[in-house]
Amino acid sequence: MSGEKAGRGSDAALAAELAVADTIGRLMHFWGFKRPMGRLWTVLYLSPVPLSAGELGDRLKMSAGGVSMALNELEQWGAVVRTWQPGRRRDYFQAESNIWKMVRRVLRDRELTLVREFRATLQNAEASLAEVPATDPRSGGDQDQELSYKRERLRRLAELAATGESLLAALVAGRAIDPSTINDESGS
Amino acid sequence: MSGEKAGRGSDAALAAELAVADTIGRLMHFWGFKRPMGRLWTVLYLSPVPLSAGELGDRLKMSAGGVSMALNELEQWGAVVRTWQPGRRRDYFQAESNIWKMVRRVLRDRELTLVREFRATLQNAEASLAEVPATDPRSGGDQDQELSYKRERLRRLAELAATGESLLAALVAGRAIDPSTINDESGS
DNA sequence: CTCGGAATTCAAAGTTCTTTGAAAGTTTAG
DNA sequence: CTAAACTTTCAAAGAACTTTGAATTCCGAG
Repeated sequence: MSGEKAGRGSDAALAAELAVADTIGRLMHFWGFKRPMGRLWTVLYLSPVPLSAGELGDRLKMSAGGVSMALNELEQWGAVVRTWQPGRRRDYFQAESNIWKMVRRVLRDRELTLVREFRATLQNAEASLAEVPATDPRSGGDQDQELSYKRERLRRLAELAATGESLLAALVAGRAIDPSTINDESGS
Repeated sequence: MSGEKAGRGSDAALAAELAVADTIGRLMHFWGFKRPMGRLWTVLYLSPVPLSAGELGDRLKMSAGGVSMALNELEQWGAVVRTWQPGRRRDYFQAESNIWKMVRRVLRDRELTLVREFRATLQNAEASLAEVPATDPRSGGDQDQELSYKRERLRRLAELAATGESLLAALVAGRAIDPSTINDESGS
């Protein structure tokens, strides 16, 4: 039952490790990454020595292809480092262990981008609404009222997005953030 | 092309509105909700008057069933309010417009729960590892070293999770948070 | 070079998540 | 009560996403 290739540790310990890997996998997945990335990172994080793709695939019951793809993506995010022992033929991997550093990177390279794209969409929309002529024939001015309402709402969304971007930027820069500066609400 | 049931606004304005709805739909989806929820909420948020399920389905090209399910979920999160005008038979919906309030609610009811579950998993794992006997026959003490390494790492994850929970709780309570209090890293 | 182990790629299979639409359930005006 | 007007439910179809594994490429030792 033990004595397998890289099958160290007691069964209970092994199972516990996998449970943690799965939980972190779910967490990562929830955060927009692929589940296997979280599982791989966890096994590496818990291992005192670098592991090869083969060992990782064995422990996590993943195909070689899956391991390769996930490790590459982890590497791109700086969550894993590829090393290799001269002489040995295969690559070895280690987990980046500064988690906050990784989080910041994701906030910077992914979330911040998302918010910026959102702001761009809002600006387009504001521009479109600004171009709408004004007062239609004798429809009662309802149109105008509706339009200005929408403009106001878009402005508000834009404000909020701008605030969100600053908050994110602050986090990325390691500065403190104060949610009480969020100026929301208006008059539903 | 205009003059349809509830088809107000210029084409360009209409298109802009849908674009915003789609973008917010994507954002919401990225944040773990269903895309249609974001789309519906947006249309409601931009509408000066409450809308019925039918009108929403028309504007967003969604089936009645889809509209109903998504609206119910939005209602459960407090993102939308159901009203109804006496006399009129159908339900009308309005968007909650205090966005930060909604965000806080999600942080409280969903993310905080996730973090707590994560902490529980970690505690289980720590317990499992604690029960592992110690020093196997003459395997050189490598086992022990590996075990204590894993224990240390789990402890670190647990610390981080605890920090995360406090930060989330602070946000929920509207207090400021300072990421520099995150004590991460160790010695890869 | 050449060989062989290892990594990568990617189409296809598999799985999960979404959306639909028809049937069943509710509600209220009459 | 009844019927019309909605809403909800849910099985099934469809779409999106994941995972596999075989073929290919890469790389280093000899």
